[in-house]
Amino acid sequence: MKKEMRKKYILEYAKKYFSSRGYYETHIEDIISDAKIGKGTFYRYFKNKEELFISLLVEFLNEWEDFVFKDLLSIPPANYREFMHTLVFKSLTFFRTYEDLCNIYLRIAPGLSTIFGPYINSFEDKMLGHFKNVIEDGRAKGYMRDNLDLEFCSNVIAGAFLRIDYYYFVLRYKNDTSLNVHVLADRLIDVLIGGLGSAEWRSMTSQLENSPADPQR
Amino acid sequence: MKKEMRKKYILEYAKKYFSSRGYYETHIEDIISDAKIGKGTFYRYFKNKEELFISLLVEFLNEWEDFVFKDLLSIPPANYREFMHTLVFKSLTFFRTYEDLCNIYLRIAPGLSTIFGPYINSFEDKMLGHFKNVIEDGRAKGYMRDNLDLEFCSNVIAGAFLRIDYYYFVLRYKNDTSLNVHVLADRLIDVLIGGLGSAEWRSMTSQLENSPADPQR
Amino acid sequence: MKKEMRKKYILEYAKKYFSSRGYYETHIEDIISDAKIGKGTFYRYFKNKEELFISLLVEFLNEWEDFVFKDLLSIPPANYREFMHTLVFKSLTFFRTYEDLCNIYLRIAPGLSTIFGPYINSFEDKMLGHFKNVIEDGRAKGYMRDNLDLEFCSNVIAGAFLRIDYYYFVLRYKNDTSLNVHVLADRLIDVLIGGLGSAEWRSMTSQLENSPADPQR
Amino acid sequence: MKKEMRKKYILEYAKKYFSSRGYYETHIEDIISDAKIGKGTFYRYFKNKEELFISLLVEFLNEWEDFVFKDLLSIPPANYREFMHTLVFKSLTFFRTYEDLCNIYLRIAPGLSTIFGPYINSFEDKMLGHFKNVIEDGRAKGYMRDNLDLEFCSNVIAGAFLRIDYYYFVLRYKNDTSLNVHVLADRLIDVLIGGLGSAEWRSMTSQLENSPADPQR
DNA sequence: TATGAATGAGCTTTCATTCAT
DNA sequence: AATGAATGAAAGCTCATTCAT
Repeated sequence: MKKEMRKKYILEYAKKYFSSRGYYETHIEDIISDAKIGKGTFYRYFKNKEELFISLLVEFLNEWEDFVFKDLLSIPPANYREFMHTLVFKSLTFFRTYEDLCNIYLRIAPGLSTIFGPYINSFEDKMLGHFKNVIEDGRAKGYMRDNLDLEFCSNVIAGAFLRIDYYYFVLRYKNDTSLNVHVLADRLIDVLIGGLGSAEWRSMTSQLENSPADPQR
Repeated sequence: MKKEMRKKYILEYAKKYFSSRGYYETHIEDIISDAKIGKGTFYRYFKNKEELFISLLVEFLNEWEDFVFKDLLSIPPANYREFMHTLVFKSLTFFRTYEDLCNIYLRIAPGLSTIFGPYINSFEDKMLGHFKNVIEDGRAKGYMRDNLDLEFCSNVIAGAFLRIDYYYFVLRYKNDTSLNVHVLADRLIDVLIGGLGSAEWRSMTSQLENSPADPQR
Repeated sequence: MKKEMRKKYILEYAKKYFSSRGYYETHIEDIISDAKIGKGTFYRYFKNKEELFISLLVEFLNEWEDFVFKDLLSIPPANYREFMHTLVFKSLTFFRTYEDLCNIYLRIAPGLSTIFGPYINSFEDKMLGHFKNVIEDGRAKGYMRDNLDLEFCSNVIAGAFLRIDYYYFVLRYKNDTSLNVHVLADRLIDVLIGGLGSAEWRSMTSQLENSPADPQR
Repeated sequence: MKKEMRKKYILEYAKKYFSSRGYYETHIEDIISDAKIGKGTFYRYFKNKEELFISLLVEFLNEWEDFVFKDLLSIPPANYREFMHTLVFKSLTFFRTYEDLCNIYLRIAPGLSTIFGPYINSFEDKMLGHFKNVIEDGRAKGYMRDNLDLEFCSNVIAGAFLRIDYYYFVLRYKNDTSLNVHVLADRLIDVLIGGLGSAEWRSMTSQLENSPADPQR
């Protein structure tokens, strides 16, 4: 259907501009001129600039859940370690793959809270919810320390994730093409196990401690 | 000196608006009408809106280094644990005390990278530099695992810190007045020791694991 | 084409205002309110006030060369006297016909040299160039004294022209509707022949001296 | 008297700025900062910017009459030729000596007619009046053709004068330091005699025609 | 008397949105 | 359905002038 294609087109260019320039420095003019459509046409697809931006926030949300959790939850990994690895790896890959969308969500949108606050909160809640489930699940299986505050820990995980994303994929990525997502994933798991894992699990993986930080996969 | 007072006044209101509304949704008109000064007066103190915003970024930078590191570096704590606790506690207290300034720096400014990028980067570099020093110092003294990548770990610390700040002081603070910074600090240290600490140090503090997560201080 | 019409419309009102009020005392507001268009519409047609003004300077330049020299050079008059008369008559008629444009060029623009200098200079050069050609041509044909400095004389001609224009069409015209351009042209030629003409040519026209200064045409 | 000195100072700097930048591009700030006085002080000496500008127009008028006509009228030259030469020479010297003042009067003020019109007109009238007198006097003594319109001729003289001034002293002067005012004066007289002088006078000076245009003085 | 901080009317310009074609 | 010309509210900023010190 041609109409849908056109909308996708608009979203594509909007993404590019919002990500690189921010909300207010992106003008409808920029987008429609790249998308080669008229100004009036744009307003047939989106009520206004806000709605366009919100579409991208929603897209981010959907893509994220899809990419990171869809398979992970429907086809559960063999064991918790595998689960953790998949989660971490998929998350980092997502950040790298959907660079613009993540940029918009993580860097651009938070500064616009008055209008877009609800959408940010929605992602926050979902993300933390998923992390809480992961921790609870891990706890039930004895992999996670049970003396830790659930909300606090899910925030630590979120912080680590988002920061790694921001640093390696937003700020530095362009300068360091040697970056290997697997390496980052392993490092992150290593630290998370140390920080949140039970003594039992830690000991199971303690050989890591004296081996190179970036083990072969 | 009265002149300085007036400038402070403007900065105070600007802080409030930028923090709550963002850069573009804050209008000079808002600030001067709250500060009860004329439009021309504002422009006696600041060349333009950009310079006003930069003033706040610089203020953040200075206050942050002052608040968190000045005493910490000139009057070194008795031991490494004490040092870590002071660092974590001061950082969290800073976020709570300079709420608006932090908001501007962490939420508002990153979405405006074109113009303000250099200031953001400057903070990034300083913050990571400090964390790297902390890790290296801890490593030299045997408290920190030495198989971890320095840059990576400093980012994990930064992420955890900033996230905790964002979650507890920006998003949720208003709803949860019972929040105790000491409690958060202890939880954070606990996790950091687990994630980054050496086996030796972890065992020294392992009793924590089976005690309540929020120990009395 | 309607678009061109609209632009002409704006230029028409701009001309009126710039001519009567000067550059800084003419406000975009004045023009658009007379032209009954929106503020944004104005800026669709002109980048800014400066560009609008420059458009008028360019219009003056083009119209002037067209009006005074186009036919004069492509259809050369039968003899030098005829040529001189046509030149003088056309020039004075131009000043009278394009009153506002001339006003802008001769009275308004010179006081704004910083920005518009190049356009003024361009006209200066062209005008003097044409006058120089006229003098050289006249010299070659024996009508002009050959002991006179070319640059100096072209400036005398320019001065006389521009002054007559300024005085009769800008300052006094409104009070003296009886003004006849032919009369002025004849007077001017008379003086120019006397001042710049060769003895030979002067004697040819010496009968003028004892006849009424304003001969019937 | 110190007060008068101060006023002179202000006028001096105002002259410099108005002449080089025009009325609207000259700011009170510029002047007082150069004159090293406070803003309030300025307004003790001049009611407002307009009055300051008018002061300069008046100064021009006074200086001009003084410089060019005072001696000329009170100590009449021996003969008419001498008189003409003195008039032309003094006028050109005046333009060169009072460069800024002339610039203001001839280039800046005319574009501001709404406000300053009366002052411009006043100079116009005086200048033309003087030239008319010169012509009438010359006519009475048989030096001037009597078939010429007085008003027209005085304007031709004015035009030639002002143009020569504008061209040689405003536009080109800086590039041509070899300019000799005597040379210009002689050339101008030569042309004026030719254009306006009686046959009798012309023949008296006809030897000039075949001699170099710039005779030794 | 001299100052310069304070003022605000008023300017140019932008850009999301509308609507006639 | 698609267009892009037209719109005008609203922004940032300037600078002549005032007035408390």
